[in-house]
Amino acid sequence: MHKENNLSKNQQIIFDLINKSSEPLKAYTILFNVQKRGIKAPPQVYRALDKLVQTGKIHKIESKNAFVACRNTNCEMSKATAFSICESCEMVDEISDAKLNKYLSSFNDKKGTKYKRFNLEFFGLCKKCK
Amino acid sequence: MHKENNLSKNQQIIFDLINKSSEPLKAYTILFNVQKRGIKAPPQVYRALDKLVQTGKIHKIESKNAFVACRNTNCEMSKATAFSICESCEMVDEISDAKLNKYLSSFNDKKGTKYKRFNLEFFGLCKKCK
DNA sequence: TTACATAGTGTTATATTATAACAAACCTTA
DNA sequence: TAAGGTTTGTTATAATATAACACTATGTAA
Repeated sequence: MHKENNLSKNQQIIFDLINKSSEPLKAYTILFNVQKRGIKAPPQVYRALDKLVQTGKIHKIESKNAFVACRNTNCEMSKATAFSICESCEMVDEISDAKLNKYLSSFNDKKGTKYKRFNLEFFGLCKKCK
Repeated sequence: MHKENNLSKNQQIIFDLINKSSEPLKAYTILFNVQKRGIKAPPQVYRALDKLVQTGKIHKIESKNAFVACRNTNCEMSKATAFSICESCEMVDEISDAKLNKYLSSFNDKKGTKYKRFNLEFFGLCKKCK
């Protein structure tokens, strides 16, 4: 029996927290929130986050140094990510748009280079803030 | 006579450094390199960087926390930025592709939201590293 | 010219984000 | 059981970024 894609204890604790959050969580916010569950130090958090990002369970919002759960069944390896970010309320939504995804995944630059991975962040005002 | 788009002393020093660099520079690398020119403390660097980013003279590579000079005469306000990033040698190139730019600038998500700004980062291997 | 507003500067201290390094525990599979 | 990988716990510290305050320079408008 080989290893399932199951999460380890710390990974599960941290994934659960991020997954039930409606907004991106920062590493030290996570740390604070899981201390009651025995996770006491930054490396424990960052290690779990790294692993969750690698496996595509969560994504890092680079412009905010914060993490959201993946809402897209297709992006298992975080190869193609796109987000909309509200500049007013800080809300973040993962964009799941097949056409956009296809367009960018097959994008070649002028030198003909293809890429393995991309991350796209859109900024504007969300419906509520408009 | 109204104000030109000229840079202040610190802004100019820091822009010159970034502009002549072939690779993205980090804030503390910049600080180290401009100390001989009288810029001694982080806030001086970050303030100049903020202003240069706002005016589109430089861009921040979010995934690297590093800064590059704008190579694109069109993106004066940093509203539409795209980069190719080599995962091996860390080289960064600004992508200037009118079609891509147009496609993303006019992108609407499923809720019909338009965005003011985007930042796109492609990852892969550059020509040298392939 | 003076006076006001705005932007920029210099400085100290501190907040926030992230990793190094090492030892121990825990699974898996041979 | 032994070997190898991954996860954990821990302390310390590195790297990135901002708060706050006093002061200076510059542009604009009366």
